[in-house]
Amino acid sequence: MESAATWQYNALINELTQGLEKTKQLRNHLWSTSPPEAQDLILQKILSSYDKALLILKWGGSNGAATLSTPETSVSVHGSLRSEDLNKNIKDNQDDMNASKKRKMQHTWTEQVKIDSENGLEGPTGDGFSWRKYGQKYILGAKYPRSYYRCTYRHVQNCWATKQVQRSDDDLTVFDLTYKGRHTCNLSFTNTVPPPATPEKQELELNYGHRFQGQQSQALPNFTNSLSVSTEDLVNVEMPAYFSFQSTLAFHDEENPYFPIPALLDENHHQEGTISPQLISPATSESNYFSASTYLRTPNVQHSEADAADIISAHASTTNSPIGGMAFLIDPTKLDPNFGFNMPEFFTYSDFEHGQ
DNA sequence: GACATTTGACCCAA
DNA sequence: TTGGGTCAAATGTC
Repeated sequence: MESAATWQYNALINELTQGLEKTKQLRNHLWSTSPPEAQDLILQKILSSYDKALLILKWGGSNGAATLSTPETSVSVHGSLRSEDLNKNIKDNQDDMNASKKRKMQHTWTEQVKIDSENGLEGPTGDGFSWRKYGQKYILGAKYPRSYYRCTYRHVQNCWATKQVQRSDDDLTVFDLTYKGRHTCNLSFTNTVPPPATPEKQELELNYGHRFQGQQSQALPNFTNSLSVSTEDLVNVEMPAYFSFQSTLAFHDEENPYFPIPALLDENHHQEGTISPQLISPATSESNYFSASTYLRTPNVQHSEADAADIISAHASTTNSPIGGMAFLIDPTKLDPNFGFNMPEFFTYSDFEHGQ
């Protein structure tokens, strides 16, 4: 077997090569009359390739002990992102630590999402969790305020996951989402109890001037019924699914299922014309989501700045809301057997902040 | 009344 | 001292 370092190098070359090839393809498309959808798909591949390449570099660069397992052995990755495991261990050993220190040591990652300004309803990620806004602040050097969200069930289930939403200064349709901590809440709770108003719902109201009354609670069951995936070896789930085209990184850690561990997916997971569960759903058994992150073309942004920031938070937390994303039927047989569902957090990888 | 967001104040690490 | 993150009172919505 090749060494991890060798494989990382090869994977890096591969991803960069793919990015280059797809860029060329896109160029050709732009010169032709290719349908926008095809161009979007290529864009997604380009972005995912660079995402993966960067990830590889970061692992290799910031963590010399990173040991990406090879695709031949498994798509899951062991030994990487040890900072998170370290955090976990520390946390486990110091449960009496004060909250601020706990938060400081929480694992953190970010993702970038791009909104569709025309129909914000099909915005980026649905992370499957319910968030409550607890603050907003203008950050030095940033044009737009940063919004702070915590898990709605912080007090009920002692879930300390938080999320920050920061609009990009450069691209009005791009937002940086920073997730901190992992969800410890049991989403079955959120599914059996009518969820509170989600940020997205409220924010969409702000932007579209109407309420989605009842849609969240009503649409979910239908959606859930339309897409039921049984992952028997892991857990049986009724799984509202959201897809993300933003990243092709799946996170799976067999030993620590509640810690997302990146795994590179092979080409079978993102072939053109097919929809692949490129992202591991979060969560607990009752709630597994694929992100509906959609890099949508377009950008005649017509929302106000504040509104747009809200939209993104909305999309970042399209809790139980199929509105927030595109629904696709999943063929369970096409799912990678190593595709973990019992992840507490589902996210689109863009960047890990650890070690940066 | 319950639960949401807003927003100024406060805490604390750098 | 500064700036990011969080708290909590005020306020809004259902």
